[in-house]
Amino acid sequence: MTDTDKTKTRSQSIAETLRARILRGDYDAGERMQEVALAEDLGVSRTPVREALRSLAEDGLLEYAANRGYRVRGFTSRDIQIAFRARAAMEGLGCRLLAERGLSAAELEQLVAILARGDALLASGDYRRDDFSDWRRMNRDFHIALLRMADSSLLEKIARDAQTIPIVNQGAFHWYQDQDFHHSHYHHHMIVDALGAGDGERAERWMQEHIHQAYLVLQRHQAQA
Amino acid sequence: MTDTDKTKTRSQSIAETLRARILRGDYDAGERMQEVALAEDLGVSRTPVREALRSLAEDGLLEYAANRGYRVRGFTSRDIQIAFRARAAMEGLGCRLLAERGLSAAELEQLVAILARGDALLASGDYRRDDFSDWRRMNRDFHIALLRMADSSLLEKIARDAQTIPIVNQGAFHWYQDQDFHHSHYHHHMIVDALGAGDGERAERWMQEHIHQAYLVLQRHQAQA
DNA sequence: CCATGCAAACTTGCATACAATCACCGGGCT
DNA sequence: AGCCCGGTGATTGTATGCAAGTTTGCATGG
Repeated sequence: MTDTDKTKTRSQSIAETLRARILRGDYDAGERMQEVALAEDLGVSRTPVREALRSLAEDGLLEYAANRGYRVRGFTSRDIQIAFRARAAMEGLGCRLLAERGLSAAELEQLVAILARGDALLASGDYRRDDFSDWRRMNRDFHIALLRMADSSLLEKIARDAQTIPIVNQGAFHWYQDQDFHHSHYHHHMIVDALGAGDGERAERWMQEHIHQAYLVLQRHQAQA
Repeated sequence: MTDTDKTKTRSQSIAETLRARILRGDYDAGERMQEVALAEDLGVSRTPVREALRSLAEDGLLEYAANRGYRVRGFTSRDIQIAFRARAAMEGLGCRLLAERGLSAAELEQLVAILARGDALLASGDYRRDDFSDWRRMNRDFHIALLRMADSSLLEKIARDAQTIPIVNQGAFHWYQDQDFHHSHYHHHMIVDALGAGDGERAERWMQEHIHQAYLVLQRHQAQA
């Protein structure tokens, strides 16, 4: 291991490494994750690998059977549908709670700044650059900022759980058409608008719709394929 | 360890034991959970204890800091409120999905049987017996049956997460008044009715209301105290 | 040819030893 | 006195060996 550690333990580093690999699709669904092989691959002993595997299983990325070890989970289209709906419900709830308690000027400003980043990307057309990496970052920052502001570890955890499925997580921007990007960012604007007005119901509705549309894009693509 | 095992590993047994203890309130919030002490207490080595602690932390019951170990988490009233709302959203979503796909006759029958158990407990007044244990069991069976039928590991996991907070989990039946029990079971009936009719929106609404009312009871109690 | 039983190889589960890190405390310096 | 510093005990992190369970493959008998 080339030591990417900071103050983390090896268990944690390994868990991150493996999580990234799985979400990136490096392993096939159902493939066994064996302790010794991974330990050798990563250059550590079995102990931290074991602990990492346990974490990932707890996250729902791996399946576990006593004395039989871990396998990478596969996901059905129904799993994906439910994950999107769960995520919509949770992030929607987060927006509602946030609007109910009201945002500080600084918080609103932070969100507006992210909106501006999105506006700029759309205006310049740069959102397509580099595998959508700028757009992806902007989008992630937006959703994470909201979750952070909601300030509930439970909500954050649940929203994260709902993203343990690769596609639900990354946002399949490859399938997006130009207008999808514009619509998506329009939703962001509406959400911030509702939050600024303290309208919880509207903020929730827009967030739910926002995430639902991401699901629709995915569906559209799969219908074509 | 007095061997409550079946085919489970010690790690799993220990995790269950500790989870039960924490939910029962055997440990104070913020109390340290030290590996050696627990290992001696349970009569095993540190290894399975470590693994159990990691699981519980992943569940949100414990807080973890690298090289500093685990502490039992404390919950604010806001945490509790959010947990109830999250649970309402998730179990509500489960009901909606269930209604959308439709229930088999056998499934409906299973639910009706649970309803009958509740009816009998209410009619006889036995629901108060033995610290509400029969009622508690009936209630748990109802909610678990629905979640199981929704057949989504994600949903089940999330609903479970939303119950890692003691009060949200057990149902604080101590504070229930007679009419609260009747109302609660009335909700169960309405939910099954909507499910039978395939009305997802109504099933979702009743489930959300059902869980919200449990929260209201809790609030009422805390206002008095 | 297929089914069954058994044994060897392999994998995971747990215990123990050792290393790394942290928290606490007392002494010396400013 | 207050603060920095290093030592020391306690606690967690990791490595490794062995036990227990599972899988695989082959031999045997139907």
